[in-house]
This record gives sequence, structure tokens and C-alpha cells, in this order.
Amino acid sequence: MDAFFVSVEELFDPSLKGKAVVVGGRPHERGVVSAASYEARKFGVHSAMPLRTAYKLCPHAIFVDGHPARYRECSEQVFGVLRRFSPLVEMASIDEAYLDMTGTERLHGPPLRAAHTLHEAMKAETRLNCSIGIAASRLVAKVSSDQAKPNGILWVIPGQEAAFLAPLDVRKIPGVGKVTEKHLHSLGIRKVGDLARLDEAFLESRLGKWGLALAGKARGLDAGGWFDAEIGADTEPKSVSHEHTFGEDTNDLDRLESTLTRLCEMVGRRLREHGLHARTVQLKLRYSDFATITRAHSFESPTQVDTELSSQVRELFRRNWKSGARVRLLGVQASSFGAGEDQLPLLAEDRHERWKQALAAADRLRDRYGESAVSLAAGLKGNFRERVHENPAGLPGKHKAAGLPGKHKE
DNA sequence: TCTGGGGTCCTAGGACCC
DNA sequence: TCTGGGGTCCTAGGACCC
Repeated sequence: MDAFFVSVEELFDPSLKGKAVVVGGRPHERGVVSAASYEARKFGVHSAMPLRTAYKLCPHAIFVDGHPARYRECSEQVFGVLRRFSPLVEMASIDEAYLDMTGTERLHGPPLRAAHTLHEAMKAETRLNCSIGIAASRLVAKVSSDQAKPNGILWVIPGQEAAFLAPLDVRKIPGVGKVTEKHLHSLGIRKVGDLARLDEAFLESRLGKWGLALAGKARGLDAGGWFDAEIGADTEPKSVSHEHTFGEDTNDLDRLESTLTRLCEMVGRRLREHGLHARTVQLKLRYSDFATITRAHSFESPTQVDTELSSQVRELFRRNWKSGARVRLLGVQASSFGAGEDQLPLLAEDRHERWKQALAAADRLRDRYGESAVSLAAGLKGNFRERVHENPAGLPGKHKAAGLPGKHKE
């Protein structure tokens, strides 16, 4: 999709059309640009740029907050259109998808014709512009759709992959970022064509396994890593995380701990939504100077229960926080998803079951009344914290830290 | 240029096992 | 008691993507 977030915002507020628009937050907030309109890009504004910088470059731009729910909704609409063109659709991100069009020729005609029909249908049904790249590999399809932007279609005829890629900067290859680009420049490699001329052994000696994959990519092959899989292959999540950057760095213990608890609740909730049980939980801690550490803990049996996550995360925090140091960001990630139900000892089974019911009820309340409707006591500031400390296992004992597994239903 | 939030994949070292 | 080789799992960090 072209300038996806900006385009969606324009649907909700047509007066934004044609103007310099920056999605991501207020100009003096901590944060970066999620998306910039083509008009704003003329002033050098681009995504991932700090909002403050964008403001300096383009003070007259309209700064708007992002609306993830809107983008998700539009993304689902987009998916609905795509699915009619092929059963093999893979959403690679919220605004990007791959379609395997093999065998659809009788239905949709030759490639350019199918693409044209799709392009029209997308505009008609979502009122959003997209660009389409057509090729015999995911890599070339992706690069050609980038080259087709905005609002274009580009077909790279089989056999022409290397010729199409050769004049492009190496940076255009997905997976080549700032660091790899610099590395390649230091070897005198600037264009994809330079890369394609080198032999694999040389690249492998300089860049390891990645160099080998790169040699393939320079020739238009889906070599290595995330490009290899079949389109539409299973996309089970590998991790679930939430993080928060404070508006201002803080060393207030109450604030830090309540933030961690809240993050654990959000992670736990997503685990339950997806029916996942995590074996590993990870704390992320970023200080004022941007120095960042991560510390992980693995459970004996996988969990999706907030209190089990948060008691471990708080322990990791307690053990690793340079006491008193100001913190910029906290994050919590769950991973290593194990299949089965937790194998708890029999005695704990009942308590555990009650907690699961309580958490499910809390999720329903949040659905109905909003994210802040229900919280574990430790997620609140102040009074309740002591009681949670008395109950470090975080399990619902007589304290009923969350006040949840009681008689009342919801 | 004072640097978000949600992800994936890769590397490397150490513990541990046979 | 100068010490191999293969494997897995765990942890930490980093590049990269949208």
C-alpha cells in the first residue's frame, strides 16, 4: 500500500489530502515518524525520523497520532480484496502482501492484466492506492513494487531479474540496512550489479552465511532467511511483546514497577487471545544514555498467566536495574511457545483454573469498557504494592491481590 | 537528528549431555 | 590430571523490517 497510514488518515479526514502530513505523534513528543505524506517527504521527512527533527524540517506539517485499530481494519479489507485473486496470500506486514498467482491465468488473464484488475478493485473497494510488483521471486516482486511507487505496476519479465536489479543501490535489497550498506561500500560495492559480479566465495569469506545469501539476492533469487518459505506458509507468532518509553526518564520505583506489571498484563492478554503459552519471558531495560540490556528467564512449564510473568519480570528487574539510574524504556517479551497446557501439580490446578477464569473475565471487561477498566493491584500506583510484596509468588492466596477470583462473576 | 513499538532472524558463548 | 566431537538448550546482543 502507498503511504498507508497517511492514506488511511486521509479517509477519516479528507482535509488532510494534498498536505504535508506526519503520522506518529505531536511534534515535541518523544517518538518517531510512522509515515509521512509525499508532500512532507519533499522536505526530507521520512519514516523512523524523530518527530522533533521532522518538525524542524517541516514546521507547517500537520502532525497526527497513529490509529492502529484503523490501520488493522483497513488491512483486513485489503486482505479481503487480495484473497479473491489467489488463495495463496501472505500478509507480510500490515500494508504489504505476497500473492502466489501460479495457476490463476485462466481466471485473471496474463500477469499485467491481472495486476491491473487488482489495482482497480483495490481502489474501488478500499479507496486506497497500492503498487504492484510482478516477478518470479518474492525478492524481485518486492523490489519492483518499490520501484513502481506511487500507484504503479511493474513487471520484471523472467530472465531479466539481474538486469533489472543491477543499476539499483545495494540498499534497495531487503535485508541490506545501514550497517551492511556501509560494509559493502567499504568493499567498493555500491550497486547491485557490483555485487552480482563478485563470486560467492569472496562474499562468504567477508560476510559469512549472509554474504552467500546476498550473492543469490543480487541475481534475483529468494536466497536464505525469511524469503525462502512458500507463500502462505504458516505464520504462527514466535514472540509477543510490549514496551513503553516514558515521556521523561524516571527512577521512581513505584512508577517503574507498575509499568512492568501493566506490560505483563498486556503480554498475558495477547497470549490468551492467541492461545499461547510462553516458556520464556524477557525484560528489556533502556537507560537515559540509551544503553539497553535484556534479561530472560525460562519457566519449567509454559504459562499465559499475568502474575507468573510479572513476578519473574519484577525479579529480573530487581536483580539487574542499576538502582537509582534513570530509565527511558521498559519492555516485556514472551517467547518459546510450548504446545501443551501447563503441567501443574494437582494442588495448584484448581487455583490455576480459577485464575484463568478470572483473567478471561478481565479480558471481557476490557473489551467492553476499555483497556484501563481492570488491572492487577500491582499495576496500580500506590497502596496495593505492599500487599503484592507479601505474596511474591503472585498467586491468588488469601490476599486476592487482584480481587478477582471471588464470588462475583464480572 | 536526542533516537517508537512490534516483530523476525542470526550469531556467539556457555552449560550440559552422551 | 593438558583434555574430542556432536548435539541441544539457554541467554544476550544486534541488524533489519514496517
